[in-house]
Amino acid sequence: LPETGTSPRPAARVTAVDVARFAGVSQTTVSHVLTGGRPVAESTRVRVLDAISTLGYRPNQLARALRSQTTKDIAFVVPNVANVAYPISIRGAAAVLRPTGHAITVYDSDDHVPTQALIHQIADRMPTGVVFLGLRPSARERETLDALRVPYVIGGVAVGAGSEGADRADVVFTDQEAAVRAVTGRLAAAVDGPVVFLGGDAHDEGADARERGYRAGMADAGREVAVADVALVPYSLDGGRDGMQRLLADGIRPAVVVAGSDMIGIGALLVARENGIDVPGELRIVGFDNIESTTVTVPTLSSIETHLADQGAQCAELLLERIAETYTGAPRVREVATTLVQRASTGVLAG
Amino acid sequence: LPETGTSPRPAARVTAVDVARFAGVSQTTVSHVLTGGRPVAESTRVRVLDAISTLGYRPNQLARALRSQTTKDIAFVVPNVANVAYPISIRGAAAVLRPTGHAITVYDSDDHVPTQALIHQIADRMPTGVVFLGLRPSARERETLDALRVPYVIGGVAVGAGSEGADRADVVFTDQEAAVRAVTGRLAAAVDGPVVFLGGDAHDEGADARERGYRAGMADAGREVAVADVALVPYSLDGGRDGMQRLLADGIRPAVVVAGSDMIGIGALLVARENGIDVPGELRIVGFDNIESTTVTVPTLSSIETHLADQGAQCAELLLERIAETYTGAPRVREVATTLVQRASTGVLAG
DNA sequence: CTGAAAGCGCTTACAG
DNA sequence: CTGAAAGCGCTTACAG
Repeated sequence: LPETGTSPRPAARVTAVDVARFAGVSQTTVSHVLTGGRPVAESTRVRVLDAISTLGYRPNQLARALRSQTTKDIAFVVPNVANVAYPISIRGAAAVLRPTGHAITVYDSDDHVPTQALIHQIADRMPTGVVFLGLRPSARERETLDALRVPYVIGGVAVGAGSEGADRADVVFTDQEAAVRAVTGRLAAAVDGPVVFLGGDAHDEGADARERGYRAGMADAGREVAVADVALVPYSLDGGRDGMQRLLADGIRPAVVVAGSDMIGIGALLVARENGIDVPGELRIVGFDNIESTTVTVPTLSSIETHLADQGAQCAELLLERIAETYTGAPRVREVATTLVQRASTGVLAG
Repeated sequence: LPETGTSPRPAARVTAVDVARFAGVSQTTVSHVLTGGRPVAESTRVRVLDAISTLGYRPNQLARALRSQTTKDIAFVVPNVANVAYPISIRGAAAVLRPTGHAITVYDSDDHVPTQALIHQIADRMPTGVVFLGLRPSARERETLDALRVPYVIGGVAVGAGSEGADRADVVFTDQEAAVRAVTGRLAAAVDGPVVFLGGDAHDEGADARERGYRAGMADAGREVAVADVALVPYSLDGGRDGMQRLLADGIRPAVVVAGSDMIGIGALLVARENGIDVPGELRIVGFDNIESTTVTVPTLSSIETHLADQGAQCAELLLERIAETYTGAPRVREVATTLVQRASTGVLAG
């Protein structure tokens, strides 16, 4: 078997100089036929193109980037790549970015707001633009990017407004408060028993927006919210199970559970069924995120879909306009509509 | 509101020249205190470090890469970033790569074997190494990488051997055939009725390995495999539903369903329950992948776990050794053990 | 329509 | 222990 690393000589990469010599033109001309920077006589253009293909020349992107001060790399910053939500958004963005020749770099902020170190690591590679998904860079990190003139977009967040005053970035968001508010209002109007909120205890932007939505929906339906009606649990199946179990132990028999996530909703659903509670007959449940698992429970779980791929695509579009400077105006706020996906767990909903 | 793009002057990036001037040393010395390339007097080292921090200097990675002919970028090529499996592996790799200062770039091959164009796009950015996950580059693409002296690793595949002759890359795999074989053997030994395989119709490496595993497991148990015992369906919930429905329509009442994926297994499970078949009493089901949905069905689905994060981490380790040339020997094949996660759908399994 | 030369921001022989 | 200079592989004024 041949061993790797056996031959120490560097790979003989073919460069623009080789092409120029082969075609009998200057390096300048080679560059121009490639970039279309200026007109080249058809005959020489053909000669250069031939040289390129016979030599198998591919321009070094690093050198190009260094000289022209622009890469074609878009950096994505996400809290956690392993969370299904982000890859879906990234893929949505990739579909928009691929045709324009941009490459995608992914940075995982490890469930934190991006640190200065991470932003530097990103900036040092001179990305053409940055997309933050599911998090907002803080003021200091934004200043770093602004100083370097690197445009960035914030997507996958729950509210349109910036977290802290004047935002210089475009924002793509779903109005999670309105989505939860609407479904809460409809469910609350349909039942007499307790309408409870089993939310996540993370207190991120989305969690807070969803709790506000629940409260607003209750108000819309003219219903009071007792202290015991809101329980915050971990964002997990067990969180939902524990939350539901505690309610039952406290003698509360909810008629509606508005869940802060699908996994919480499914946990509640499973405990309800284990306790002989009919869903949706006696208890209606709605989740949030519309993950795949909502389709495999019995009954299936109704949920709010936030169109992640779409959000990613919109981020890419806004960013490309900033990069091309076809838009140079004030920060834009783009809303992606949510969809209530009605399945069995909510029964038939009027309105 | 301040408009983006208002000031057209380029960002005044501070360079090594600025630092050198400020510290009263040569650019060479600045470089050496940064890279540790050669000893620097402590007093000047301190002066340079001071200059760096007061000026906020950060070396341009592009320039560094161009000159030293080495980036610190690791490229990941996956069939589909939106498939949960890959981000999990990537995150496992990221944990290994982060401490060494490597950045991760992700390329989506759009559910195909990577094309020459994609490999070129990757190679043009001079990655330090490439990790292929869930797919194997073909001979031509491997030659391209070999010629450029870019080490690569193949991970997340189902068998240890290369797809085509001499493989020059390290491979990280799970023995999916053995995993399915073992569980099939145990289940087949425990029942008298039909033991069927509901596999995916994709005919990728993993699908084929799992079908072989089923057949081998049946042989181990001394059981015949009839033509009707193997059905290939789409890798989806509906695929599993349809497959199970067809079996029942054909008058086959399986005692065991070995599923090619969890979603197929869950589809079969739901249809079984809709038809009043007791799982695991009358029918035992085992899936593959151990996705989250296996924990929310009633009964919960037993499944085979392939430890994706671990596979990613191993890929990163092997690759780092190739990059550092602490290993330069023959291609290595590293197996990551699978785990049978027993849940309710298989009942109590002897052996 | 085309070329010679400078320069992007680093690292790295070469020299002292 | 330190510096001047070349060069990585391109693009882009400048010139003709």
